[in-house]
Amino acid sequence: MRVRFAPSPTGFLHVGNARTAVLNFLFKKKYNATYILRIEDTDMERSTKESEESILNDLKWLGIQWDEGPDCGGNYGPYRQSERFDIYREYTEKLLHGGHAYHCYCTQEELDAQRQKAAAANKPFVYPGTCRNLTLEQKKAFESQGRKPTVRFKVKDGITLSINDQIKGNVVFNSENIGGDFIIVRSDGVPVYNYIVIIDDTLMNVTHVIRGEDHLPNTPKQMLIAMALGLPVPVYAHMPLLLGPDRTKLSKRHGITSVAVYREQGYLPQALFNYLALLGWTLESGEEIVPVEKLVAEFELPKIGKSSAIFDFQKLKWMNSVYLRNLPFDKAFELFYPYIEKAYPTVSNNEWLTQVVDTVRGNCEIASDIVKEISIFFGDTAEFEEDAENMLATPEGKTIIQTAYELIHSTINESNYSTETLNTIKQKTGLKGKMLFMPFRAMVTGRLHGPELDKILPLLGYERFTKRIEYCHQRFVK
RNA sequence: GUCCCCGUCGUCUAGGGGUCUAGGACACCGGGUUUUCAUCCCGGCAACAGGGGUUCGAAUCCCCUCGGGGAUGCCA
Repeated sequence: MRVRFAPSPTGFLHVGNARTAVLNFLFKKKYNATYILRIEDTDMERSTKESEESILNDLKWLGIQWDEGPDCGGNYGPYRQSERFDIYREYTEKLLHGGHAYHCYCTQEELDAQRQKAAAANKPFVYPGTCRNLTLEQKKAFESQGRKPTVRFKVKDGITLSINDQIKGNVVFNSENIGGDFIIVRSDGVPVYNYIVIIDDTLMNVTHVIRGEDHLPNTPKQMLIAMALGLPVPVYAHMPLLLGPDRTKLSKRHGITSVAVYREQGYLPQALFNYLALLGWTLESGEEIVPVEKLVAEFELPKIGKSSAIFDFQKLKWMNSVYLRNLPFDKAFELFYPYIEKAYPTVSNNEWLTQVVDTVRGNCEIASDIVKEISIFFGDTAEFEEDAENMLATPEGKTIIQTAYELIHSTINESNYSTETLNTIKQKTGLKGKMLFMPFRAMVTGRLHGPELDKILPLLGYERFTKRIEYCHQRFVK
């Protein structure tokens, strides 16, 4: 069996496409299929080499390995459509000679006008077949005007196209509803996606096409071409689309859609993979955090639900936090360090930092969170969050600040501050539990949330400790 | 407009005629553990889009309505 993932290099890898890549990968693993990576770069204006590279990188980062592709070759290459034009030209000739296609001299302006007219009349636009039976003289006349023809595929009426979709079930189209003869080669000679996918899929011996549902309405066109060319049609599986919280197609305004950005923010590839893989179905056990092998073991195309799914950024984050917490310390540290280095260029990678990261890592959902979590250890005065300020302005808050202030000017010193302060304040004020710890935490870190105070204090150091108390005394008590 | 797909808690889903007073997970709320945060544990909230059939019985099958999405490109 052979599957393929066929991105067009017109931007970063989108999570929706990443999901397609992931499910294809699950399929490959499950059935020991060959995974083909094909670059669909026939949109010459928008395709870039950089996009191609970043897409390949993101796929590798996600843990997806392919067997044939532009970077590693294979027996069915080339794997970029832009390098296969000679092949397509042959087929176009065949179609032209067989009477399945013809040159069309209609201009974009003429077609646009017809489309608008149809829209104004609330009617579907169907290409009327204007150039279907042009005489040689007529063609010459157009060409002498400087018109460059497109190639159109002839769509006969009354053909029933039935797709036995592995996810959607049996889907039936009628050739009348396709919109008439459609363009397969542009006037500049570059063939169009809907035409060459089917050629490449059959030439590359793809047995299962697993792709987004947005391609479902295009499938009958592709089948028509296959029929005209006498090519076999692969098995199809059209996956439901990913939507934003407002139920429209997932886009940037909903949140992060680019895999590269998830990587930059410190998501783990395993977590993204896991989340994407399970969007649309579940294991029998209902488990959510699942290693790839287990996913593969239970994966089956028909198990995927038919309805589109809303991308839940929150759940992804939760999933990532689980993966992050389960990481052994050295792996986690490796992951955190670049963020620390960038935010605090002067900090040195020493035992102190190791301990700081260790105490704080449990509060991180994604790796880049480390910057904020760690920030409580830097600076002579803490940066106060609003709820922490409010806490310190309460009577209990002031009492604790006042008491701490008195202590650092009397019995508390460098050698005993981290072990004695809290208990001494407790004795002196009678405050305990939340009423003791929360204001104290706010005073020392500027936050209401954070790691255990017992661990924070020795790592913070006596000097900063006292400076922060002095500051709070100044600001909230005086 | 036309064609196609879809419709179970806010979200992802389990469910394929009786075992469904509809199960799990995220989120949210409450409680417990932690002298404090987070974790963890326990509990709670919350859904079969609506209407007709078929049937002894319908979340499950059929039809209609409504709602959502996609396509309708010399984009992919």
